[in-house]
Amino acid sequence: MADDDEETLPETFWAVAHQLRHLRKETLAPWDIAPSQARALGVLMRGGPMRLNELSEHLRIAARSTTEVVDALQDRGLVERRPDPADRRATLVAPTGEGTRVGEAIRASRDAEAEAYFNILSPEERVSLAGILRKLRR
Amino acid sequence: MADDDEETLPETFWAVAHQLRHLRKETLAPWDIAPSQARALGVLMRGGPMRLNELSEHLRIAARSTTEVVDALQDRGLVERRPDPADRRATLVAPTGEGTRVGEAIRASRDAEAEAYFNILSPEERVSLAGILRKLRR
DNA sequence: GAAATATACTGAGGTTACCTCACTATGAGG
DNA sequence: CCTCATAGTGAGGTAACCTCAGTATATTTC
Repeated sequence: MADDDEETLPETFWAVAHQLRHLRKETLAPWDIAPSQARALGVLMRGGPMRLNELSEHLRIAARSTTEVVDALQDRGLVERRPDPADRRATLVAPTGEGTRVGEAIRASRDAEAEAYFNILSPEERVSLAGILRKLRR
Repeated sequence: MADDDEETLPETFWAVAHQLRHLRKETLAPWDIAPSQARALGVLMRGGPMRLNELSEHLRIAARSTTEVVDALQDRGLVERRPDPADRRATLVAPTGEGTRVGEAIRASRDAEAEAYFNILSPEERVSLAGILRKLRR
């Protein structure tokens, strides 16, 4: 594999993303929860109960896709749907007690995961990386 | 709710990766070629003709998945399979003339894409990012 | 205050990029 | 030869997305 040094920036980026994806999948194994679901749960824990559409925006995916993620989380008893008193078209999605507990456990484990993965970087590099990514992200 | 600034490093990373994925998809639109196929073609252009298994390793995916990608590229006439003279079990995969032309056009366009996307960073930041990513990638 | 228009969610159905498992053909070592 | 490993592929599956059309409700406009 003597081709690794000719990689473009996006390619290297992609390779790292790929690794990170695998890692996350492993990290989530104990809870038998898909990455997309864990991500949604995380957003709900930070943002509190919100409408499905709002959740979609945070996740940056189509509303229809959010429906599916929420379905799965609901089947597992981690979130619940309830009517939005302010708009009868809308559905509020909120973590259940169990959801909150699982969400917190996942967050802890995810922090450990990040620690493990990024700790081959020096503290300065980490700060630098975080800053650069945030800039790219806009 | 102040949500975006509480992101963990992997989360920000993921957000950027997501953007990059969309961007790449758009960049590839003129050739009507899937990202996975473009990626494989890129490897073949850098590494020259190689066995399917070898290609799998470069792409870091299962051999069976590589079969599919190669099938698709072959259907489009961008690569060809030929027997490996050294081992009759093996198949060599090589870009066709057309494949080479398309591959080069894609590379050019991809470079432009990267330029556009990463040029909100200062040159130092870019160098720094590249270095950090390469370190993470191992 | 009815009609037109917009918005919130979901059913149906599709795509991409992966995966595992089992099979065939071939190669390599004893 | 016989066994065991390796190269590729058929069959079938999954996760995480998508669009398009439809229903229910809200909002605007005349």
